[in-house]
Amino acid sequence: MRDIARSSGFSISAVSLVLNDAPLAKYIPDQTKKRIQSVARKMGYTPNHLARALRSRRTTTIGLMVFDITDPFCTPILRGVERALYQLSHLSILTDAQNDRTRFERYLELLLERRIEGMLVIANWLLVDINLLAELKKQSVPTVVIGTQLKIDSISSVMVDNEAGGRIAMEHLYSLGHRKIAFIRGPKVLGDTAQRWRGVKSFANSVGLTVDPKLVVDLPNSFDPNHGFETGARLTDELLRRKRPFTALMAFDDITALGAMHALTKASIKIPEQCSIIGFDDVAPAALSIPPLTTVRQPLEVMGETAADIIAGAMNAMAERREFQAVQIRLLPELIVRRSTRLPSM
Amino acid sequence: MRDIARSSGFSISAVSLVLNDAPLAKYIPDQTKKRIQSVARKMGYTPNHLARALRSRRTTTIGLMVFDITDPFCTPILRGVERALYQLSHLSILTDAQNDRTRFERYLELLLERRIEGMLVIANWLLVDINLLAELKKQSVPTVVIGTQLKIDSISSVMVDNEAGGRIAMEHLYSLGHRKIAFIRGPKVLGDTAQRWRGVKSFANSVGLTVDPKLVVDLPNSFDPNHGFETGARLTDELLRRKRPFTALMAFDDITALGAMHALTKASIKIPEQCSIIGFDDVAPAALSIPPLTTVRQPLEVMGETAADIIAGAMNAMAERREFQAVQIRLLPELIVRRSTRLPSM
DNA sequence: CTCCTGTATTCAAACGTATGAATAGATTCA
DNA sequence: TGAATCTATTCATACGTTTGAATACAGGAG
Repeated sequence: MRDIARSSGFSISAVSLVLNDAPLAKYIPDQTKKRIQSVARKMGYTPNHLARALRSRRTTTIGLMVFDITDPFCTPILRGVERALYQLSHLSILTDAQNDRTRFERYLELLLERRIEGMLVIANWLLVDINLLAELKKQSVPTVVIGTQLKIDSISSVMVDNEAGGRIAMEHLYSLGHRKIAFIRGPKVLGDTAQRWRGVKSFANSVGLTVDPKLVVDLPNSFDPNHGFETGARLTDELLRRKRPFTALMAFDDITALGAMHALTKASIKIPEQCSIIGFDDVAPAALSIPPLTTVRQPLEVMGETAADIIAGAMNAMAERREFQAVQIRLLPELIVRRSTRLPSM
Repeated sequence: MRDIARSSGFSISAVSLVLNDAPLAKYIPDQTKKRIQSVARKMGYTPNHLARALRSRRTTTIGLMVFDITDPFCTPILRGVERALYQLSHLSILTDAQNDRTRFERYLELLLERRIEGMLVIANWLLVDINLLAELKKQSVPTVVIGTQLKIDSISSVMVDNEAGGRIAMEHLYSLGHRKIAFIRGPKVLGDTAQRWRGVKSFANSVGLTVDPKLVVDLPNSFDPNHGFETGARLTDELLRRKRPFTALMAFDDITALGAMHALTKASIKIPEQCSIIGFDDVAPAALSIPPLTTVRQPLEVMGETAADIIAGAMNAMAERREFQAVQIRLLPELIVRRSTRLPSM
């Protein structure tokens, strides 16, 4: 900027005013503006965001903490976030906690040093811990948690309406004619599990269907999301061993469902002819399985966009010293019917 | 820092020296150090990275440009990058070009404003364009391209040895006893395609096998990686229509292979009993298919780590005004045998 | 001919840190 | 005893911006 000033014959202030067209720039005649702009362009000027942020106390940067970048659940959310942020010319620093507390804390420290204006965390239940977010509150950087619910509601969150999801899945199977339905529920510690189950039960009650407890198994609390496939297969084996016939299986998530498909196929049970399967999430591999998996879609991309918009709003609020009210958003899931479900043959 | 200085009775300089334990800090007695550190801790001091970077001209930040965050090819690379960067306490700004030039350019601009010290781009052939990277050279920020090769070698790159990959895949099928092998090759514009094919041919020649041109189809140049599944299925249909029997199919990548599996299954051809299938990449969904897909694994995570290490080295070189020599790295792929390949039954 | 308002531009001080040079006392050495 | 070296600490400036306050000159109102 100094060079531009020197070379255009105006002061640094003038250059700054023009280049940002600040309010005061309205007094500067067009000719001067043109001159400064053209010199800037000619010299290949790239504003120094560091200096700008330091001075103006706005970094237009948000921290993006992911529990596991490798999880296909994350990426569509990231896509949504990027999309929303792009509009605002904000950038995000991606950190991958890899389901590890220490990493989470360390990254948080680094992000705070960089004076992020807002924080987005894509969490699973392993990572959700209000204590971890305490430092953020203390430094008053607004935070949105995506994909899970906190006990506390002083922190914003965006998630799917799990109860509705459970209901939709159940309704789909029921309306196809299934009455003997097996369930692989989620880990008990996870809030989502209870919510979805509530949806299932509420629909079952409404049509007078009772759920056979022998047809219900749970993912263990120690469940590692990376082993959903194996675990799903194992639990399905167990269900088969119980010798209670079922015509449909509802899994806690898509990967578990794929594991179940694997186990059933191995047991020479044809899908969907002999057993329908429905998953949850609509993660990418769900569409690629054979047969493609019927599932309850979480609007992941929209969730990401929504969260980013909330954060942007909160950031502006902070900058203008307004109060910002945390908000809890529940989005509706959508039934995606593919080929893994059909009428029961018996 | 000012507050710490005031409250501890020392100068800002002293505080700075102690907190960074700079060379000069060796003259400062332990007692003073303890005092300053404890005050800093008590006041909850978080260093301001913006100011630090502005002054020291080192941002310890790298730009990470991805062509499509949604592609399962990207995420293991990101994992590797994060892992390496974590060790160095460097952070990365993630940008998703979404296969769009305009976005790429805009993001590049934003990243340069933020004075990234290095740039990592995970590219596919759609995105690879030296012109896009010209600005980086001009501003002399070191760049590493992951997953594809540039014509120019003044820019570092890390990629898999495609020719070896083609050879390995071919060798696997041949050693199982397959002689009539169908191929879905990649798009012609893509360098990888030719390289892998060279591997295939070189192995075929070495064992005196000739490839039936009727059993070879190509992904179109307009190929959209997001439609690999459908395209793979469609091309397989076409192969079937040609009525040339084949006992194995080698696909350009895993998603295409899954599409092929889909088409074969639909045509009532059993995998692997009637037709073996092998993919390329070993992307996450490959392990989840039924049957799980045999494939040639790209060491994606290692590629990410390698690239990050290269960039870190280059960044240090720049900071110390040393010359940095661009480097081209080829990593060996690995055969992953799952259930989609076996001896031919005929 | 004042005084005011509007236009065009610059001054000067910050933002929070790092660091070469300076200061000053204590110790060592010839 | 004076000079040199070591130890402990501070001064002052720079990094590249933004912005409230100041300056300077016009033209119009009274």
